[in-house]
Amino acid sequence: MTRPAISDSPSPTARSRILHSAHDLFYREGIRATGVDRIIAESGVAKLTFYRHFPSKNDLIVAYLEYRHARWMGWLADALARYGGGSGAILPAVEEWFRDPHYRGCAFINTVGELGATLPEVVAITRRHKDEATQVLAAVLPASKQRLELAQAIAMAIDGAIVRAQFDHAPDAALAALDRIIRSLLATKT
Amino acid sequence: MTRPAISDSPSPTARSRILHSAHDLFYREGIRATGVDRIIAESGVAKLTFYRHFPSKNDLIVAYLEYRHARWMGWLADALARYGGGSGAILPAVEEWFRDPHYRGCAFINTVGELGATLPEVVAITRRHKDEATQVLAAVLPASKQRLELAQAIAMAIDGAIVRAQFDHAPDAALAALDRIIRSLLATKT
DNA sequence: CCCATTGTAGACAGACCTGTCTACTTGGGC
DNA sequence: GCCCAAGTAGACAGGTCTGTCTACAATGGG
Repeated sequence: MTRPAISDSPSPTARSRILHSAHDLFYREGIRATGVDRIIAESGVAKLTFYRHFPSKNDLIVAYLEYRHARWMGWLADALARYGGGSGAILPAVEEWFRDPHYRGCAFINTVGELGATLPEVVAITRRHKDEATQVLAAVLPASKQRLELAQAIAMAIDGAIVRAQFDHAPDAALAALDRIIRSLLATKT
Repeated sequence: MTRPAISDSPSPTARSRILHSAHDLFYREGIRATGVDRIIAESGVAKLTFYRHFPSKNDLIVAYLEYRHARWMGWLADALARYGGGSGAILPAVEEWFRDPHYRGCAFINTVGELGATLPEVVAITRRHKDEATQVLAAVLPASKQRLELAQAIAMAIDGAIVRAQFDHAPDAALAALDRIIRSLLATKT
């Protein structure tokens, strides 16, 4: 994120309150469905304050994605470590995410789908996000010449699972298919 | 779709012109970004005519997805046949789609991501769409007890490739990863 | 001590959104 | 010949959106 993590608890700064509400609403309801007035009300901030920090809604959208990126990457690293840190940690980590009651897919995929090329930064940030996630995944795979390609395939399969888990009743089918793909990839000698 | 396919060429009925414009705009720009006024102007129809056919925008969204489903499934069956009809037809068919200059991802994934649970029919239609696509894919796989599970995994990997191809500059990386996954799955004895 | 920074409350402009309504035209079946 | 279904053009209502602006309060560093 943009701020030093200190001084976050007692009275969070206006900017962080705005960002927090924006994250909540943008992720839950979508970008265009969420008006800035709503974010302003939810974060208990004045309109002028809002526009001082984020001169336009687009600036807030970009900040939202950067905030999300930092939070999510932190979660991923933590979850992979908690589940043992090897390639076997991937599936339980993903499952933990999918079973979160607030789960509504990948913020980046959703935003690209909604805004498309309207806001080019969105595409750039998304690409960067997926690249970094792929590298974190690569780090838990057994070392080999093909490690990066393998991680790319696994990351892409996870993207598939992400969207499936978003419209299926339960994430089980997506998780089973993902498990099959990962096992198969790791077992295949190329 | 809803109408007999006859009487489509000379002067397309108002309904089909609306649906055509809606498909164009919804897919290209997104649902909420597209006002009905714009669809009405583009399809050269009167406002009252529009609202006679689609009493609310939500009705049009549902009709759009059904229209898209019929068109896309037709294309898929055709493309798989054109590329030989076996499991080797999957990758070139997907590539053909990704390289379409108007490609902007999966209409269903994008719509679910944008509208979420706001319009429950969207989720139901999407699930149906993916199920039917999976079955068409299963039909080109070698017969085996595991055929359906295999098709589910491949369909999910394709979903991953769909979103990757949506924000990458070129679809090549997504296609390479998809190729790797499909080969690996088909080679693995379970 | 003073003034820049950051904050609050809320009215307002102007655009755009969905959906309704009036008034008129046209063409095919009974 | 007549009438109804389906079409056209476009004004209008009521709501929501982004972004601007006025007026005022607290606070801390030079």
